[in-house]
Amino acid sequence: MGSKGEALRQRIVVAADNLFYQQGYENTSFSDIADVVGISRGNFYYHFKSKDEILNAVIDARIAGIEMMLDEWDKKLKDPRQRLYYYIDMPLRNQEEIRLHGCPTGSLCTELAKANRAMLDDANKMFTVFHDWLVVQLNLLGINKNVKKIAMHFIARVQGIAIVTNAFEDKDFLQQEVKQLKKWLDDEVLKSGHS
Amino acid sequence: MGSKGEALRQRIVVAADNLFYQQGYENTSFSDIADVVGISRGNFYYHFKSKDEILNAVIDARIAGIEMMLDEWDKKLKDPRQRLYYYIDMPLRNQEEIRLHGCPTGSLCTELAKANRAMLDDANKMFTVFHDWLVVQLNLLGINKNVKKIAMHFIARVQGIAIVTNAFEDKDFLQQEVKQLKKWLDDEVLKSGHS
DNA sequence: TAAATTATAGGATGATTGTCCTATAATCCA
DNA sequence: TGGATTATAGGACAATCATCCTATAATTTA
Repeated sequence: MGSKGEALRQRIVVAADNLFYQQGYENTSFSDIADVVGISRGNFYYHFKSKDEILNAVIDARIAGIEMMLDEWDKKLKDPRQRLYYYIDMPLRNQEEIRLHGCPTGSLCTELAKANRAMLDDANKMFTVFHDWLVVQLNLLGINKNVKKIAMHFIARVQGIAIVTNAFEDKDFLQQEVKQLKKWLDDEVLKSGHS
Repeated sequence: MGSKGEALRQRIVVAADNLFYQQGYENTSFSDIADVVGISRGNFYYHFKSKDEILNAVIDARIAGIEMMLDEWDKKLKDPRQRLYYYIDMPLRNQEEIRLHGCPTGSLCTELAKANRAMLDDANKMFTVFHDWLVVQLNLLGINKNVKKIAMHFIARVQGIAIVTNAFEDKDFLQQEVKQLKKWLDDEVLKSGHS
């Protein structure tokens, strides 16, 4: 099968991914993407027949990216507590992007809930990947009660940080909240601690 | 000055407000608004010369609405703790809207950060109104240390709840998180309690 | 090499966008 | 009552949008 076409398809998805993150989905046109990739609109349409189709490809790519990232975390960090710290530090590592564009997952879901509700169920799977991974780490930490709720709470906390950081373009708030969230995790571990 | 024109202007702002909340700002056209109000695009343009102008009017109306709402809360509830509970319960009272469209303030800021960054500083003032009110209530509660940070934390928590509720269309999560946030407030009061 | 398939370009299309213009209708003021 | 202002309608405008079509170019396959 076409290896050259496949490579270009990949480049289109990456460009669309970035543009959707930076400008929003509705606010990004086929021409915008084609311009960034450096191809014609006609060629673009050969690879993606509709805007829904490229949105789907972007979501799939993001989900695959998150899964790969978490696999790497698991390999790099053996201690579940360290892994959760690393998760909490994620907004810190991406400070500047979050200040400018918010959380890629949260902002896309927020937009799709308004502009393309049919795809919301695909988009929120990005959250689910994180959620399921969090559940595993919490279990490894010896926390067995309400693990799903705690994992969801985790996600919501990070989302809140991202929104406020983005709205006020305030990285100081982000830094301080990340510290606080780590303390909250420590407390949570203590509360459920038996060992 | 034109009282009839002023009344229509008001109706336009209300319609635009709702549409921006339900469909997003970028995804709402002049025609959409004109259709809802039942006027022609030409007439619409007589009252608002540009899309930025109506966005500005919507933001101003929202800020005024929030200020009025908080004034009523202050009149209705004399105890600052009760007021803060009432703030926390706000997503609960608007469950269905948040499930469908998220938080009006948060989702607008998220969108404008991508699509119309120049207006982000106007939009985040909606948060500031809540923030300043929260600071007052916390002070009344006898909390004087890091009040601004706590108020901002408050806002971020509610935002996180709204995002996840909206992304998963899950009101159960909202209800459980609201309970938890009240507990957190109680703890915060206890920690700073002197009286 | 020749035929078939895949990939790319670029223009055409009709719908929609924000914006603007002009012609009336309604209202107000003197 | 009559002129001036305010309000409303409806169409014109160029730009942009997602989509589609056709003509080649590149590549693969037989």
